[in-house]
Amino acid sequence: MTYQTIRGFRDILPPQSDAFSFIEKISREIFTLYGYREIRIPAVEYFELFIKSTGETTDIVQKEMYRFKDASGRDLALRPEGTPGVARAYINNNLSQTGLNGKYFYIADMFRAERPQAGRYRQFEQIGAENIGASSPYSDAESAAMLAEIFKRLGAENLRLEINSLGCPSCRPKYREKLISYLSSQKDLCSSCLQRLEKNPLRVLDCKIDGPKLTDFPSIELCGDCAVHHEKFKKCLSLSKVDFFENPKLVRGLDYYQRTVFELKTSSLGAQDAVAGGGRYDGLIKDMGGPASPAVGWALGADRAAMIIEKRWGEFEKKSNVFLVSADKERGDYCFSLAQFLRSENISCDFSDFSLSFKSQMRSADKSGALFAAIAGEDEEKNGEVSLKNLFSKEQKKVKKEELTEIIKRSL
RNA sequence: GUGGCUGUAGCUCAACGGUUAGAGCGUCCGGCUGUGGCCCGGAAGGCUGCGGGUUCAAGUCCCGUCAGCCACCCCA
Repeated sequence: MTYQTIRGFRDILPPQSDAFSFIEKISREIFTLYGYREIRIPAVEYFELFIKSTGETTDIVQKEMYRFKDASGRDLALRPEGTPGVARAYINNNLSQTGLNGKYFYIADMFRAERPQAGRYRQFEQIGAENIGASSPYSDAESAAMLAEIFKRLGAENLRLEINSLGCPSCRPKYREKLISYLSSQKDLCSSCLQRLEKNPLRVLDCKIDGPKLTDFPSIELCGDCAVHHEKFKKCLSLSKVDFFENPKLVRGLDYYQRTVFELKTSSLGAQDAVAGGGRYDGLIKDMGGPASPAVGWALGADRAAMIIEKRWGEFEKKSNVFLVSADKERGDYCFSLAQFLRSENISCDFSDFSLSFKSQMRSADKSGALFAAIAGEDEEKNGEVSLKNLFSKEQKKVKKEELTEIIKRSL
């Protein structure tokens, strides 16, 4: 009897897992550079938390949640995104009172019960950053530039940062009305857009069927504050030397965004073209019962980021530096203790099976990609030595155990 | 959630409804008793995703189911 993995869930094996590690490592470095600290939040929260934050009418909440009742009947859910949990933690732990900035990053798996395809899984890793308490457009630019910097260091190409402003509670409602009347005058809207018309008319602009046809749609008239904010945001992106494209049709699928929104898109992932997305959510913390706190943040999909740099996966594999080979079956103990000695000296090493033939062990040494083969037979053991062979230059010489560490480290 | 395509060895794929399901690559062992890659020889590895049905006979046809992929949808 064997088992398949559950639909949408999968094993991540080398070298893909090495790519994930690399992405996480680069991200952590950049977060540190930008003054963000790590927050770890639960995978399970009350279902209601996500209604309040992500939004009752969003697809995420309406049809993609892993929702369940626990043994005591509590209505719970696996997190579908990170922002609600971070916002909840910010409020619960009174983080606004620490005197420190509210910059937090997380690296965590999210769960959404969507129909899977490549680049879209039911369990997927998001790397996210939230800056809570920050109201200035500098923070928007800092956040977006930090995102761009991560992908730049990953060596990702063919990416496009799209930005837009959705306005605020004082200018968005007017636009909404205007847009509804414009859309109502349009014929041939698809059935899902007819439904969106009421709930979220902005989303119609983003529709793949109707969107392209809507060329003369009214653009948003930002209020004075929003306009100033948006211009400053763009200026600071330019100061950061980050390329961007204004997309007046860019809308985000979560309810909490205001003003700045942005998305990082790729041309190499088919329909799953969004590798990261985020924006400003000034009202969320207060709506959730916390202190009025402006905020800006984003999340990137580690899986999609990994796919974009798939050509480089081989580079991330970690190989041992030394491969131990016993010249005969009696040398197992000696070789094994040498391996443990090298490891205690912080030199990575590996071996196959000291009872196998010499040839077989050498083949394994070759395949391991190690720089050195450390070969020991009767002579070497007698003299406390090992024959160190550089597998690339083929140079070989006997060295004393005491000199081994230095000689190897010099070559790395 | 809707529609479509696809599941055969570790991987990429063959096999008209008809013997014992094959190949290349990879893996392992050996040729070389202490020197890897190349070469040569050999071996292991399959309940053809799973379950039913049709048939004298099913990897092949039908149904169901599970899984993957593509588009929709959605988003990271």
